[in-house]
Amino acid sequence: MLLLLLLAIAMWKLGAVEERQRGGNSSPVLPLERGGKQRGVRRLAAVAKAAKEERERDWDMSSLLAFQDPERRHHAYSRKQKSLGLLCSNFLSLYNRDDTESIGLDDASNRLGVERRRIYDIVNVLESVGVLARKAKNQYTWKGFVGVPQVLMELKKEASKENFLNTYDPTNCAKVSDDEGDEKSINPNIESREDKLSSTSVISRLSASSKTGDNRREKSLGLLTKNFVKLFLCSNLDLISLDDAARILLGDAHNSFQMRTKVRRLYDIANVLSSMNLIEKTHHEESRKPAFRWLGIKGKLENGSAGSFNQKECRKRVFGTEITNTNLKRNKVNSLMDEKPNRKPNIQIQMQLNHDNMENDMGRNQIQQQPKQSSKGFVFGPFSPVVVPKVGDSDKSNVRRVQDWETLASSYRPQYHNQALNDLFAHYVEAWKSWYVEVAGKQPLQHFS
DNA sequence: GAATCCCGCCAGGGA
DNA sequence: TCCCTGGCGGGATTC
Repeated sequence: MLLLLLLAIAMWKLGAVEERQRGGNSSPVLPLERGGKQRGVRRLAAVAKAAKEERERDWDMSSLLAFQDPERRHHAYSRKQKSLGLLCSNFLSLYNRDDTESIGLDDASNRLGVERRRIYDIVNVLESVGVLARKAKNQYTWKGFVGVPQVLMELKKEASKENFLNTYDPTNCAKVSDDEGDEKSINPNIESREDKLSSTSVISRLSASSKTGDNRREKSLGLLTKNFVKLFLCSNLDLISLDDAARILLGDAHNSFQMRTKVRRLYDIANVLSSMNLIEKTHHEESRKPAFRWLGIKGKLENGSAGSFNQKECRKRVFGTEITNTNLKRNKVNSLMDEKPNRKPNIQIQMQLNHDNMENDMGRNQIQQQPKQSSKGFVFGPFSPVVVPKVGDSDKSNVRRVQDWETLASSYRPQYHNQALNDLFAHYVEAWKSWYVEVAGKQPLQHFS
């Protein structure tokens, strides 16, 4: 089974490698227009789309999974394949290395196969936590994760200076907002919820500067990210839901439209922060409502031990297997990867940001490095809540899955244009056949060529 | 049906 | 005028 999985992954990678070898020449450059203007961004998107379609014709895990599930055979698209978190993970994998100095947005969008707009979202969040710094138009300086603790410390100090941790006063609950003109009281309907937050006492002024600046800037994703992070840093709350965060940051729960927009942005931010492993998505124990928890390696080791890191690492997608975000469903990946527990953990970001002793933690913050890894490597993810496979998952389903794999292996053979890749694939096939005969004790599959 | 969040329109602003 | 930037919300997808 493991070998089969490796085989599938190898084939998946081969498809991506070959695609890159084919290069952009074969990809049509479509002159898309908007407002009468031809946009390079659209061209890039078109190129990425064309490349994606070509790859999907050849081979990818989506088609593999679709094959497993007849209902999905003609429904391979999954929005999760294109999530901002996944894209951010790829972005970090791409640039999180020693020799990265500056990052061009065009280069990033090109290499990641996404339109520039998406890159803006990511760099804005990364810049807010100190991973990047803007150098010039279209250019960012890579600072890496070593600067993150310092930035977080500054955010915490800044929040303290701004009286971010004021004791909650229902009669004077100025919002934490980064919007202007909305300084109304917190909705009484959510007061009980805010009471829960009273230990955080976040209902205060977040930033004087955020109220005086230009409106557009005040609503920027970068500032919202900082405020969102401050919520975690300055509260004792274990979990914060995006609704709560939006209410606090917006301060006007009556305006459902603003709430909706704010929550949308918070989803974007949370996805990026999740992929950096700064927060993780989970649920309130009582309400089962989705919420986010601030992470630190210490907490993770205490909770899930190193095993959880391995598990997480197993779910981490390897960058370079593709140029776009077309990928398999994350949940499916998880379940598949869970069966392959021995991958070595990547380097982990050691930032325990316990709210009470953050300064001490900052002093201790170090980057643990593992051999065979990039010196700046970190574990990114998770991209979704940890899915714990049910103990005693029926053997029946396992058998069926194996049968599906076998059916797939015997009936599907991707064709690679590159002869070397074809040969390499043949090598994997031979390995599989060998294992199949020797280990599984079965007759060779007839359809294998 | 609610939650999630991708996608791209379009306005602001700088070169 | 062009192009970079990014706020914003429709609506598709997932839960």
